[in-house]
Amino acid sequence: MPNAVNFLVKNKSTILYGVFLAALLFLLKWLELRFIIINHAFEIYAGAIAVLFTALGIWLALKLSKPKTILIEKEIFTEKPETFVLNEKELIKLNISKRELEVLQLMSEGLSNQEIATKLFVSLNTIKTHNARLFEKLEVKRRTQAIETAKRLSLIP
Amino acid sequence: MPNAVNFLVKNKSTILYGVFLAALLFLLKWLELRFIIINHAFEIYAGAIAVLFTALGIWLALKLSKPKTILIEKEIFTEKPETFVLNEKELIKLNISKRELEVLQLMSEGLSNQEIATKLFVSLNTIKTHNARLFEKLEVKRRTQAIETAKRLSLIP
DNA sequence: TTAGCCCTCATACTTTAGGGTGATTTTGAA
DNA sequence: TTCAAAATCACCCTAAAGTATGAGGGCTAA
Repeated sequence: MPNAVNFLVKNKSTILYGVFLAALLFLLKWLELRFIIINHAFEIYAGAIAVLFTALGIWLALKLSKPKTILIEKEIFTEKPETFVLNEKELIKLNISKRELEVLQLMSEGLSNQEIATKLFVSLNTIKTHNARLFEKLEVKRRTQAIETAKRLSLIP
Repeated sequence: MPNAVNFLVKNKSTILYGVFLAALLFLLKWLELRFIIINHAFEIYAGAIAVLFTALGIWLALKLSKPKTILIEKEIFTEKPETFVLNEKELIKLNISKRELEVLQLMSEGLSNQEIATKLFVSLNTIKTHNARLFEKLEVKRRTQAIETAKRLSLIP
C-alpha cells in the first residue's frame, strides 16, 4: 500500500472530524450571511456549543453502546482417550460367553493356548474347546482372524 | 451498572428518538420565529445547535469507533480422525525391511502363511523365513505377539 | 571387486493350533 | 427342582506355525 493512502486510512477518523468542523464553520458563515448577524462573539459561542455537544454525543455513544460479542468456535482434537467400551450388543448377538471372551482377550495379547490354560488354571484341551466355539461364533478360521474381527467389533481393546 | 444508567442503555433507541423529535420541534419553532427574530431567538438557536451536534457526535462515534468486541473461544472436542502414521524411526531401529513389513501387515489381517505366500507370489518357506526374522527382530515368539507388538509400535495400523 | 544385506527357496524337524467327537460337572434361570 | 447352557476335560488326528540350517542370486556402498 502506498504511503499516502496508508496515511489517509490510518487517520481516517481525524480527517473526517476535520471535514465536519470545516462544514460547521461554513454553516455558521451561511447563517451569518442569512440573518446579517454581525456579532462575532456569537459565532464563537455557537462553535463552542457545537464542539461541546459533539463531544457529548461521542461520549454518550461510547458509554452507552453495547459491546459486540463475537463467538469463535475453536476446534480441539482430543488425544484419543483410548477408553475402550465393550460392545455388549455384539457380544449378546454372537452369543459369546464370559469365559470365551476372557480367552479371546488373552489370545489377543499374544499368549499361546498352553499359556492361557495355565493362566486360567484349566487344561489345554479346555482352551482348545473354547477356541473352537469362538472361531465358530466369530465365523473365522484362525486365532489371528479372531483377534482382527474381535477388535473390529470392539469385543476387545 | 447503576439502575439509572441501565435504564438509559436499555431504552437507548427510544431516548434517541425522543431527542430527535424534540430537535425537530425546536427546528419548526425556529423556522416560525425566523422572520420575527424575537429576543429568545438566540437561545433557541443555541439549543438547536446543541441537539444537532449531540446527534452528530453520537452518529460519528457509532460509525467511526471500532466495535467493542469480546472474543469467547468455545472449545469443541472432536474425535481424532484416526490417521495411521507409520513409525519409521522404530522401523529403522529394529532394522525391519520392506518385505518383512509387508508380511507383517498381511499377518495382522489374519492371513495364514500359505495365503500370504500366494498373495506375494513366493513360496511358503520364504514366508516362514520372513516370519522367523520378524519374530527375532521384534523379540517375540508367536505371530499373535508380533501383531500385538507391531501395533503398539505403530508399525501397522 | 567384494562384503553385507535382502529376498528367495529348500529340507527336516518340533511345536502349536485347530477339528471332531464324546463326556462330566457347574451353574443360572424358569 | 429341573433343564439348558456353560464350563470343563480327554483322545485322536490333521493342519499350520515355528525352528534350524544351508544356499543361491541381486543390489549397493565402500
